Amino acid sequence: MKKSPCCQNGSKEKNDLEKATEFLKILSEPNRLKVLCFLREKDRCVCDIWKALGIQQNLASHHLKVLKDFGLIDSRQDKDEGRKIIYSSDKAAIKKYATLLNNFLITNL
Amino acid sequence: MKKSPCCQNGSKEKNDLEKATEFLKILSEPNRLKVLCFLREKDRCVCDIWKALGIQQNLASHHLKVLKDFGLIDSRQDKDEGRKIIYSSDKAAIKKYATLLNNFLITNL
DNA sequence: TAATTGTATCAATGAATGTTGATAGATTAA
DNA sequence: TTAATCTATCAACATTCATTGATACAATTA
Repeated sequence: MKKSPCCQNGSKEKNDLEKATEFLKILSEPNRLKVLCFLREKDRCVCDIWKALGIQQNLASHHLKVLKDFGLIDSRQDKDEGRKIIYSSDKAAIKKYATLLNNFLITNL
Repeated sequence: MKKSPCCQNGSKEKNDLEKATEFLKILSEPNRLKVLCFLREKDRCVCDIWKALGIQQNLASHHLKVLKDFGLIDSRQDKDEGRKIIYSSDKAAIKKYATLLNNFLITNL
């Protein structure tokens, strides 16, 4: 049987399906999807995020790190209040991965 | 602070964000995403699926059950070979959930 | 009938990871 | 300086869940 492009798993480099899977895994955690959606509205500091989500500060930091390491959000130091770290969503990256996913779900192969 | 629509979690009924999260969780398993993509090409019996994916038969059955319970695929008995169960993707359902997800990722709130 | 094929279910296991508490570091205010 | 605020890190715990082996059930074939 001819091998479907959906089922190839031999190549060393990450193929699109693996990238899509990682993206899905990152966002399948409720708090992370909330964070991403929350940041799409506007940039926020950590304390705004964990209070809005009703979770602990350290837990928010953890999820933010996961999102940032994957490249879906960025962070910077607040210019006025240097203690605060401002997080922002990387809309281009999000769109890139969302499009990649849609290729597997909607778009014709 | 006014509560963001991203962070509401009080209502009993499942809101869109919860539905999107479930959808993401279902697909964040590599074999399940492969199955869904594989079934988009054409309807297949279980034995075609587990052989193409290189996984055990019972594991394929398990993942198919998860996908079916969530409503992303359907199943029917093969008309010619009654032993076989043919699975098919529910393209409308997939599109519905993909659109729902895009509302959180891409579309303006 | 008995044997084979195709599929589903069950219990057990192991790995991954979300969550918590404690704590450290950096910045600002008193 | 001292205290308070904001964020990140670490270890430990708890839970979820993918995977495996065994087995049961249904349909077909010999």
